[in-house]
Amino acid sequence: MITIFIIDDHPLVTDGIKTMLQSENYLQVTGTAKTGKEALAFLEKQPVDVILLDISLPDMDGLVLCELIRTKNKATKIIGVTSANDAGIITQLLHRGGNGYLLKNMERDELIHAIHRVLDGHVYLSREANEKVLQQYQSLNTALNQMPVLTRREKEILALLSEGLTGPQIADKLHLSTYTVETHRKNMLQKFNVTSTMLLIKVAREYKLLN
Amino acid sequence: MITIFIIDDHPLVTDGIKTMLQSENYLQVTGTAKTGKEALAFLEKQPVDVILLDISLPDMDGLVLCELIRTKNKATKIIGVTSANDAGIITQLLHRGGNGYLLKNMERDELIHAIHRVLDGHVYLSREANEKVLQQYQSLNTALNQMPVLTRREKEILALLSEGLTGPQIADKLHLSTYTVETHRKNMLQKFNVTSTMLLIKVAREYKLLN
DNA sequence: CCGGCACTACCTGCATTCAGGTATTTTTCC
DNA sequence: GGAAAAATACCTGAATGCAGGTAGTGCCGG
Repeated sequence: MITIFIIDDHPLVTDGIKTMLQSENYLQVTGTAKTGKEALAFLEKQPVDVILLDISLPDMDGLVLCELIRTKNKATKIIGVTSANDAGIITQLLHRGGNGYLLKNMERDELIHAIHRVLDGHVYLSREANEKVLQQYQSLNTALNQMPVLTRREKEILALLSEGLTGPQIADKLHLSTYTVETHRKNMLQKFNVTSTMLLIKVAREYKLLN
Repeated sequence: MITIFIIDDHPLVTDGIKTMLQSENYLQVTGTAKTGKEALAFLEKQPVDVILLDISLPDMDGLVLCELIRTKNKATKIIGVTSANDAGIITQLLHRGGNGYLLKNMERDELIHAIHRVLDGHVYLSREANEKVLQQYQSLNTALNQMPVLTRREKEILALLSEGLTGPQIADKLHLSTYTVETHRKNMLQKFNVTSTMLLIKVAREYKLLN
């Protein structure tokens, strides 16, 4: 028995996936959620084997949600499902702990095959997605390989900086010393090899670490 | 008995709609199509009461298809179904003979309600679509009304600031005094009513004055 | 021909950021 | 339990940015 959880704000899609999975009686959809919040609440109590995650959700970025789920539950396999076929999203998803990527125009067989693949420890990308990735991989991989790894705190501060808050304002908001905030900022400047916050935000945006 | 035809290249969506309609036994899905060509071929032989039409199709523009179907069959009601809520699409759809517009995040009840409404000769627009359209128009208007007017030089400096250049660097590049650059920057801060270059860039981006 | 606008330039004082550190505590992971 | 990573905090000096001015030049349109 394989338990499956569906996160999508479209009842249509949820119903469609359920219908597709009905044919295999060892696949059981134990729950669904329309928002990231709902999903986290459910998974807290009742873990599942595979999560089908729509990247575009109303209340939070699906990529962020993927990361959150991954930190909480290391065993669960996460398959991203979107209608867009964007190489950027795919690579990001994988970097944030995703195990697979499907397009919403998938057939029933592909969905079931993907579930088996990720449970076997493989990464499954839809054929179309795969092509896109390979196509753009050469140009992207240099950048992605060099992409600095930011800590939780650093990401938090980066986001606030991008909102236009100053060092002292951030320190106040997070109840930290300005020195601490400056240290984090300084470390990020080093990691990205830039000389100012403006450039930091700019390249972070290019690395798609920011909206 | 109401006959329904679904045009969508996503089996997921087709299945989902079918499932939603199963609850009402007087609603019968007599066929589906993944492409515009398929759809036209089917409808030629076997007209239906209501068509649920995905606007984004692989082989042709859904809006054009709507127009084609309308010319061939005046009695059929056409409801557009998309995931995007774009004002342009809605108005175009109606101009080309569409009778309704639904978002893919609809609930079962809304779908059934929409079918009844269009059969009664009304135009049905999903509440969310309506709201978002109005919302977009409003935000666009307010944005355009309050949008500061920047001079040529200011725009030039704004662009360089957004590239991450510092005041002195810009002064050097444009062969100006740093004082001059700072004056322009200062004037822009006033015009946008912000207190830092970071915020200046942020709101300028929101006003779509920057890439 | 003159008033308004854009562009240029300058000054002062204060705030913030940047570039170098060092150092302690807490968390995470094996 | 101990090492590594992360988070916290501090210091100094120099550079840059911000807020508040003032002021000259040139251009355009009523």
